[in-house]
Amino acid sequence: MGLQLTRGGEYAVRAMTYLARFPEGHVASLHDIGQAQEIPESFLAKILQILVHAGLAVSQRGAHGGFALARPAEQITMRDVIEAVDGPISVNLCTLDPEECERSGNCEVHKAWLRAQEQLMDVLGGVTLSSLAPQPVA
Amino acid sequence: MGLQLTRGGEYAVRAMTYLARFPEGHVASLHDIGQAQEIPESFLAKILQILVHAGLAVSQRGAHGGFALARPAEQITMRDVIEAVDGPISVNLCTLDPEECERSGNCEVHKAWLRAQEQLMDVLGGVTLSSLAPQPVA
DNA sequence: GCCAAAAGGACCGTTTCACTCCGGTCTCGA
DNA sequence: TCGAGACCGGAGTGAAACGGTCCTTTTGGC
Repeated sequence: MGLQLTRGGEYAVRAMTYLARFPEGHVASLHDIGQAQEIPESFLAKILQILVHAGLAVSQRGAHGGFALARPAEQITMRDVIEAVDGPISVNLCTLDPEECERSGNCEVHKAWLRAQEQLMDVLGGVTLSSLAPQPVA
Repeated sequence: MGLQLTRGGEYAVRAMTYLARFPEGHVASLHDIGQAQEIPESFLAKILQILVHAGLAVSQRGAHGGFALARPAEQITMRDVIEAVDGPISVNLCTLDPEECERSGNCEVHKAWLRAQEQLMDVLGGVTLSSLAPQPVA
């Protein structure tokens, strides 16, 4: 089934949304996040690594360590998170690799792909983590 | 890389767009389509089967047989073609399987997925094969 | 009856997905 | 200082999907 985001992407959004519920700077452990969001912890560990490397989350090592958002929740979008984990959003190869589409002349199709892709990116880029986490929790 | 359509889906759109260039009822052989659109013929055969079964194309067997659109090109959209080949468009599991999302309470996320998905379907559902094949060929 | 062409199914190598595991490193607190 | 708790990071893995190929059978026109 094409056109679907990976489990990793979905988990990343859930995890980040969870972090957005806390006051800024609060860290939550891998274990807590995994429990709360029902995500396999060993897999979640991997995803959080990616988010940290992408600069969307920060980590605190050692006892009482954990993860937190790297910036305020209003400044992180679903698109940011998904692209970090699943790579750039491109509905078709030819919208990613510029030289892929040139040969086959009928690139009305290409334009259609681009439009679809931009719509998708706009929607996802317009949704911030803060809009996803309604009631903050102490 | 998530959120990307399969090769099969891309080929299907190209093949159908090619068929849309001909006057209604004209049949083109597998070989012709494959050559014109640079699609591996043995793979294309499989895809055309699917399109025929889905009622989007019709086939003519025997000598001088081939494939044609099942209805006028104005009445077939990219969405039709993609869904036939790649399955229903669902950006996330939880937008397809109704019982997947109920448990994890924070389903603001779910709404966001739905919006993204609808945008995508609208764009693809609004593009007909006739709009993709500018100059018809005799 | 012959040949061109679709129908349909078996098969197959590679890649990706969705995880798991484990040794290492860091840090706090007792 | 020492150890428990937590992240770091990379290797490994089973299953499934992807992207095809190949071969036999059936159909239909000439």
